[in-house]
Amino acid sequence: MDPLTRRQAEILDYIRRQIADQGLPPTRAEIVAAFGFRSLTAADDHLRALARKQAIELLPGASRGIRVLAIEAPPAANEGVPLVGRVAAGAPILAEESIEDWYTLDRKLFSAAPDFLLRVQGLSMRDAGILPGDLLAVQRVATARNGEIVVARMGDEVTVKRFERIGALVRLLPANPDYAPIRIDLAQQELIIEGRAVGLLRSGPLGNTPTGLPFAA
Amino acid sequence: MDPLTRRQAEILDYIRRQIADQGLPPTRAEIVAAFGFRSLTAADDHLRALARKQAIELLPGASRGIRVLAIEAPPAANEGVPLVGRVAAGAPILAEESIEDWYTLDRKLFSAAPDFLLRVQGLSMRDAGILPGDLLAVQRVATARNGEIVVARMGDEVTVKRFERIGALVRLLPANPDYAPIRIDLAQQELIIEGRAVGLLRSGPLGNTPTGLPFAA
DNA sequence: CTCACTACTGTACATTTCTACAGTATAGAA
DNA sequence: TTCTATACTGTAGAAATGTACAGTAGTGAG
Repeated sequence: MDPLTRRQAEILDYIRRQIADQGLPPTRAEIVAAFGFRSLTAADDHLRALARKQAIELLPGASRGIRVLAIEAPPAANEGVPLVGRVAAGAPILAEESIEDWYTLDRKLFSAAPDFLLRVQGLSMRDAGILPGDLLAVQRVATARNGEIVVARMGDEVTVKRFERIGALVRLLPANPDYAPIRIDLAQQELIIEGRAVGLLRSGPLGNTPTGLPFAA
Repeated sequence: MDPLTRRQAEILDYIRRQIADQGLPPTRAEIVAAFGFRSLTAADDHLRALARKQAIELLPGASRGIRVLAIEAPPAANEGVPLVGRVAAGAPILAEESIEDWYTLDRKLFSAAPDFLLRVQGLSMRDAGILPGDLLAVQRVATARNGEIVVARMGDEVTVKRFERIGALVRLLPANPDYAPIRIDLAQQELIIEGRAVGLLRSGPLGNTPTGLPFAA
């Protein structure tokens, strides 16, 4: 989307507010009234500019035929946290296409405000009580401290492990004896810390062990 | 809201779909086209009926001036859920003095709406990924099905276990070999099911094993 | 300088849209 | 039975709305 001018952004914002408040996009006349213009064409010009810049779509002939296309990250006011499902290879972890849903979470729930939720895959953190299908609440941090459970990325793979660093040697420790620790020499390999775990959410009826919960008994 | 006729419900549904799909409420003419009417008044009559029954609001003079009022499942109606800490002996589980806090939870998070949160104590459900300090989201139900994880009460003690019933014999199974199953003969002992687990919340920085998380490694 | 874009005023007109009025037919309640 | 509500057809007019055309001014790029 081309950058909007200040005035165009104001118009777009007004359109958004109208849709949210009134349930209807505005007419040209309503825009004129709201901004104190004295000519319908002023409003129409702005709409055409916004349409040309792909911020809105104009439906020819239809009254109030304005469709807002530009979406900023969190759906308005909704202080939501995105749920990241499968992370696409090569894409940033918060790429729009990997966001499955948005959740509103009570801030009191977590010690630190999470930036996103990640759906856990695999059993490697089983003994830390982190099971497949769980939603891990993750706070974006660039560096981790020893002992923290982190979301790390090596190449295209995103993994959840306990972080341990001694000098330039990082070990990503699973919490399951069936899995082997991952060793990374920072001098040779790149390791991106996507964030650290600050909470966990598990949904659905517990207890039916559909994912094959491990019972030691 | 007065009950809608079948036809009125169809019209209302069409209006909803138009708003969702097109971003705009329909005009009378569009309703006429969608339903194959041959007169504008047919659409207008339906709108007036819907407005009279409080299903929609009509904005006089405004094109597409239809506002849908009837809301079925309140989309993100976050109701508060109490957190139950230590349950007082003899008191009902939701007694005011045992409620530590209230949390607003996104309804989408859980398959069934939880009625309260219970702070987990002890390691007896460790291998089901339920650890001390976790908040168990519980739906109040009087009866449980085999395999479900339930909150049960025997006398003054509240416990979280997997439920299994064969005839009059109930077994409350821990998920930890260090703990023994509890056997109850319903003919002799009373067992109160306080609810079933529908989700889990874990807060605080994970990984520092402050609660002595069990590592099999 | 010219050119393209922004940001407006002002006028005009065709279409879209709402709304009122006059009917027809059916069904259930009082 | 009468009354009221539903569910439509058909017509007409007024108001709301979109859209085209003709301008004025300012700004920044080339």
